Amino acid sequence: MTVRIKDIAREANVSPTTVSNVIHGNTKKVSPATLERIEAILHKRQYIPSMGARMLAGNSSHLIGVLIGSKRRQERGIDRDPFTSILLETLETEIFRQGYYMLFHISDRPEENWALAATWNIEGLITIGLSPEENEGIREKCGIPLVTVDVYYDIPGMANIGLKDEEGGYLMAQFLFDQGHTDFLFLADNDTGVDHMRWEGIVTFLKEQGSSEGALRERHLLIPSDIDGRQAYYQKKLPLFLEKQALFFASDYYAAEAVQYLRQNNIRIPEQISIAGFDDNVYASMCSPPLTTIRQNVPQKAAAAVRKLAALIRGETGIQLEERFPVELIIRDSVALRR
Amino acid sequence: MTVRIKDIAREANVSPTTVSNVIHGNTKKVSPATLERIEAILHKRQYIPSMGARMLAGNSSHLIGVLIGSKRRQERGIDRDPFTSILLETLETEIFRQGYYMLFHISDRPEENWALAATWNIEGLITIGLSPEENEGIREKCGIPLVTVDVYYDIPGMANIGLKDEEGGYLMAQFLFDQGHTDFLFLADNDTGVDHMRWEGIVTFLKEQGSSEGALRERHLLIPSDIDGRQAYYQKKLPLFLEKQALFFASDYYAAEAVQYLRQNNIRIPEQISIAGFDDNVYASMCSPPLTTIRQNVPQKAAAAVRKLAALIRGETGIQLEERFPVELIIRDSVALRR
DNA sequence: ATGAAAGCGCTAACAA
DNA sequence: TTGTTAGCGCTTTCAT
Repeated sequence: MTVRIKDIAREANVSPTTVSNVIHGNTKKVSPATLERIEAILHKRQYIPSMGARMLAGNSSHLIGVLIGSKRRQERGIDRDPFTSILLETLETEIFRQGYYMLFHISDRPEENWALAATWNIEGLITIGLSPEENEGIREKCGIPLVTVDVYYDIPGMANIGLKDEEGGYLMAQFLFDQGHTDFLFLADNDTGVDHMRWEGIVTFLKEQGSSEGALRERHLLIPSDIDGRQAYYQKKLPLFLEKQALFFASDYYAAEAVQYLRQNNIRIPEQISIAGFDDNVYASMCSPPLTTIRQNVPQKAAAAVRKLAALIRGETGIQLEERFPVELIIRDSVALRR
Repeated sequence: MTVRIKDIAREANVSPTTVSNVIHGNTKKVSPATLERIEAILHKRQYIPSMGARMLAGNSSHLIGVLIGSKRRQERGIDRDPFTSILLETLETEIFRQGYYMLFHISDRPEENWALAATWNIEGLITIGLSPEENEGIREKCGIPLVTVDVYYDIPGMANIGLKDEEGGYLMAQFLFDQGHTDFLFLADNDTGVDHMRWEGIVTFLKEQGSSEGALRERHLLIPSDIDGRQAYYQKKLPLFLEKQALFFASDYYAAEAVQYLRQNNIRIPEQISIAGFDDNVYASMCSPPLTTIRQNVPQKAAAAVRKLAALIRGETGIQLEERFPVELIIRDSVALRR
């Protein structure tokens, strides 16, 4: 078996309590001599705590749960999204740095999520890709700090890390306008959450330009969330695209996919149709031509989510619940100056 | 507080032991009447076990650790690889299905990894992106079942899930040959592990065609593992590339990146240079032109890794330690028939 | 078929 | 400054 506090105590001729105090840095209660002695033995014997016992006794698990919803992502065919990859890695790195461990679960079943939290005595939760309702349900059931990512909602008291999506929409609308694309279309597979806010940014800009409500609505295209549906949709809309000459997609993934489709149909990008994306992920840089897009810093969001959660767990007061990071316009080659 | 076994026992007028037996399906020791009664109460009260107590008492944590190394991936700039994303998601799904929970950690420090395993009483480990030595160290220290992914090594008794990399190399070599590209080059950023085996497959084919050792060596190009280095390298090698007319990259990522680079230099793909990749991930399909590549089924590998680990944990005998899944040649548009 | 009791390793309240 | 003690919730002999 591994070495326990009891073993260390015996070897140091002290009580388990003292050893425990040393381990937890309650150093004011321990004389320098014993402190040093115990630390030496701890190190020599390579003491490793048993989280099982810690959880039982102290009621603190040092576990942070990362919950991600899968349904919508799979539907959209973006389950290979590099977003998740980089997000998870940054989350774990930061969680560990903060002294916690990461329990990871994918599910669309709320019961599963809160059962997990209870089973493991989880101290805080980070959720990605869950709806506001699901988040609210989990928070009520679990009663532990919860930080969401990329959610917009009205529920008071819920912490969220996000992006200035609206500003992103605004920036790109402005840029497209400056390039002469006053007629650009916006394409997204839904009109809620971040995609809605990106659209709102566009609306703000266009209204400043004197656009009417009716004209606005015609610019907003809801594309199917399955790949075959999208192909068919693009086929149907091709004449419209060629007329408007500029498409602003709510994500790089959709933008890159569209570029692919259009090129296969011998449309020249950006000469015939300009394309813009959102995210600035690997799809944007790998695309031919590379995408003009709105950059978001995913690691920054992930690290912020963990830090906010840790602060919440520590019970710090005066924490700003909502945090939205800035975005940046990245100009590459997929948008042409309209002649 | 949440409901405990003791509470259920009291309500059912039985002892905690009996409740525990019911929970674990030790049903032969329980009369049908009490069984039913207890199950009803369990359900009604929404009993959720405390893993802390379980770990302490029963010494079984139901935890599977997923360890990934980060160093090499970051160096190569493939830390946004969709591979990790899809792999992690499939791993978690399968781990949960098998009745385990997933503890996730990223690290290049072996001590950290085995401390994690000991701290959490982890029952089995899946590692990705660690060297054979690191894996061996972890296995020795932890003494628990370990399944690696995509590792080649000589250490007996280590379980691994991989791919028929050699066959992949062979298949693509054969295809390129058939298309008239008898002079194709192979490009990878190392000559160990999977990349080495892919090269070995090429070697096997070329030897069948009567190629000499010397000629073989000249086909194998080691590219820098940082992006700037690669750019400079491609610049330097451009004349060679144009002469050979066909490049087979060890991964879709590098292939797609090269396509990008070459097109920016006004090289037509595949007319002037044919490009082949390996993996068939999103880079291959998003590339313009879409890549001819070797397909691997990542979810299949992930699920197999978990199942093998679960079998090892259960102590099943006669388990095949090494499992390598087949690959498939996917023909798209990035390889032209050589005139 | 059911129960009593010991103990897993640790923490924290309380004593000394 | 240090030690004693009583659990935390569960499993597991061993009785009954």
